[in-house]
Amino acid sequence: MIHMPTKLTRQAYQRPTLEVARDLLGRRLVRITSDGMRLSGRIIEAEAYIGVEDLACHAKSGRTARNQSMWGPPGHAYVYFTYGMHWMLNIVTEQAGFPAAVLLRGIKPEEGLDRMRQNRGGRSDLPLADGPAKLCQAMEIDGSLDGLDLCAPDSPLFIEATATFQDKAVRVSPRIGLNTVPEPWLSKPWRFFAHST
DNA sequence: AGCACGATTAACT
DNA sequence: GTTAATCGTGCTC
Repeated sequence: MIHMPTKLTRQAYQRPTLEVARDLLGRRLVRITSDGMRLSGRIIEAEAYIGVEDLACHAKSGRTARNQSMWGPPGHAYVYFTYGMHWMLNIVTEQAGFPAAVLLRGIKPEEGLDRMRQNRGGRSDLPLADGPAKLCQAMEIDGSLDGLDLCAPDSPLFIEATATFQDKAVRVSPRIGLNTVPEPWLSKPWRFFAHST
């Protein structure tokens, strides 16, 4: 029997969003494609979006058809479409009824590199999954996965409990790409990432 | 009904 | 550093 890390359980997601975001660094995101191929990579960048008061969070406008997954139980996917062309993957956190999630912004690919390369246009000169939309394109994640329960036994998307990164390997910064979001939300240090060197 | 803009990316000067 | 691509969403009229 080959040793495999266990899946993160719902309790891992049902916690304060900042804790979850930090805790996801180093974990392995796994995607089983519709034709049964296993793609995976270690999470190296994540951001927290927390509640209706956070004016960077989609929940700021209340519960809508688009953001309803964020209001549901933790451990589910919130996948949305933006800029007319890109999908973004979030993991829902906290208790059901409280809208919050962690945006996955980057992974270090481990399994299925050839397939991911193919998904990214077959080019060797473009990075594979170092941005939220690139990650989704590489791992074949789109709106059909919105609302998916990552904790379900047969889920085609889940996170394995590989070791988290040590504190000395983790950096924090304001969130990326918020543009017109006002303070104090614009500067909240809610982005966590593994630093190089 | 119209409009401004987006939790981005790749290409270009 | 700047900008086009491309369209769903939420807000205003």
